[in-house]
Amino acid sequence: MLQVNYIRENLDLVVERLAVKNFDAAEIVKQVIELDDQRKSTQSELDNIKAESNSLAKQIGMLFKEGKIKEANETKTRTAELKIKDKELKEKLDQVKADLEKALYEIPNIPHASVPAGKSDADNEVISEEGKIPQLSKKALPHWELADKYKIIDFDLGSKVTGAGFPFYRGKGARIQRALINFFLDEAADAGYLEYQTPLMVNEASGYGTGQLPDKEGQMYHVGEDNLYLIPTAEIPVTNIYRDVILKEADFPVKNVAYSQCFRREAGSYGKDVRGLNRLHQFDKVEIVQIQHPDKSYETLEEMKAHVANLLRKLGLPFRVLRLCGGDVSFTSALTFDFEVYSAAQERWLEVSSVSNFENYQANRMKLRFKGNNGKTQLAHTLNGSALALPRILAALLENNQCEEGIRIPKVLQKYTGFDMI
RNA sequence: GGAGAAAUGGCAGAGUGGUCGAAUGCGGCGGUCUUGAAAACCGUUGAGGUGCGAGCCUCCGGGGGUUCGAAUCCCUCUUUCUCCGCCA
Repeated sequence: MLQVNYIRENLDLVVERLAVKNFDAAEIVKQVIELDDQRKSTQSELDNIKAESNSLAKQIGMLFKEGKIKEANETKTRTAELKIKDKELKEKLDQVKADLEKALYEIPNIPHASVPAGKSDADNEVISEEGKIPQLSKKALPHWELADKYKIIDFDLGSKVTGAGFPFYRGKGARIQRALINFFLDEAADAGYLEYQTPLMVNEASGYGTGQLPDKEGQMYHVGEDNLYLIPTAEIPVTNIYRDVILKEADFPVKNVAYSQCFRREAGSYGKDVRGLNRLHQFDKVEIVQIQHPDKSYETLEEMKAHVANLLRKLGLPFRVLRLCGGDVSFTSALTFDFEVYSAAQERWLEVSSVSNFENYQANRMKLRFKGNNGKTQLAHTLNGSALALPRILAALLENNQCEEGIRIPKVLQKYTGFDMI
């Protein structure tokens, strides 16, 4: 969430910038400042009451020691009054704080200056495109038919055992999944990322820490009995490692990577978007996360972008990079680049990675700070990106690499698959 | 799942009702000494709110309670450890 003092000092700028995200902040920003003023005044009133109580308590202690029982008891009547006020003020303060927090949770992150205005994904800005789009024969099949033809992914079986969006991978299909995961993890390790295996369920505090809660509550699977959420991305456990942590400046950059299965309810999706591997409820993803000094986070964003581009290059997939417009950039992100690969049989671009800088928005929620060389404690910046999400990569590989003899496996994957053709 | 014990500053560890935000040791930082380093010695060293500042206030796992006063007593939750049971 945004820092109240930042909002206070940059009122007009905040409203103006949030308009790029099509968010009218004028009212809520006023509300935040009013609530914060109330918080301050209530707090200081309470502090005064407490100061008086504390000093009276000390006096009473002294009086008892000196055997002045009568005076001590007289003083006690005054503290009784203070206790009542103390309780009232405490309740008021708790309420004001809760209201303030709730209001802050409703304000999205401020978009970076380079984020273009726009309403939807149609307004995203294509900033680069590379790789050759393959010319397939007329007999070319979409990946769900290839999956069936070679018996490598069974969607019907998934529907039977669990439900739509939970496919079974089989034989070479399962093997290529494992190959992709290992390839992505090895590439990340070579780039200096520390590998984690994390819990696939997280508690409420972690959900709030990275901002999925309360914003995307309905998109996560929730295990009611234990109040845990299935992770929609490894970003949550990996970033929350640093919740309530104060790093040293020398710790930067923190570079972590995790493979995990991801679970998304995808409520409201339909049609051709969800066909085959295009959108699943459970999928595999390798996620890179960095925590960086505020002065260097945009350099880091470029570095992460380059890492993702390199993966796609090595896999031989044609891809393009988009700078998300204000209407499409996520609630918590300041700047996001999406990577899309071209899936030749479907003749469409598929999003396979999203690389974002959250600046201190997540850090403020989870109190992720660092002690600077100047001795001051301040908020760090968090970044993350998919490197990469598997299903659409697999879809594009299957479609783009199909030929008479079968499906060609990219050279870089062969040492992991142990075969060069499906 | 059952029984018991515990949770204190970066770490270890004292404190069981009153000048305790907290002894002591280690670690960190600064200094003295040294050609340099080590050792030794001296000093310093948690987070947050508020205020121009002096200061005031909060935090001893979380929440609630008792009391004039709680790290210390009570309740509750969470976590850890030991024993029993079950188990990949």
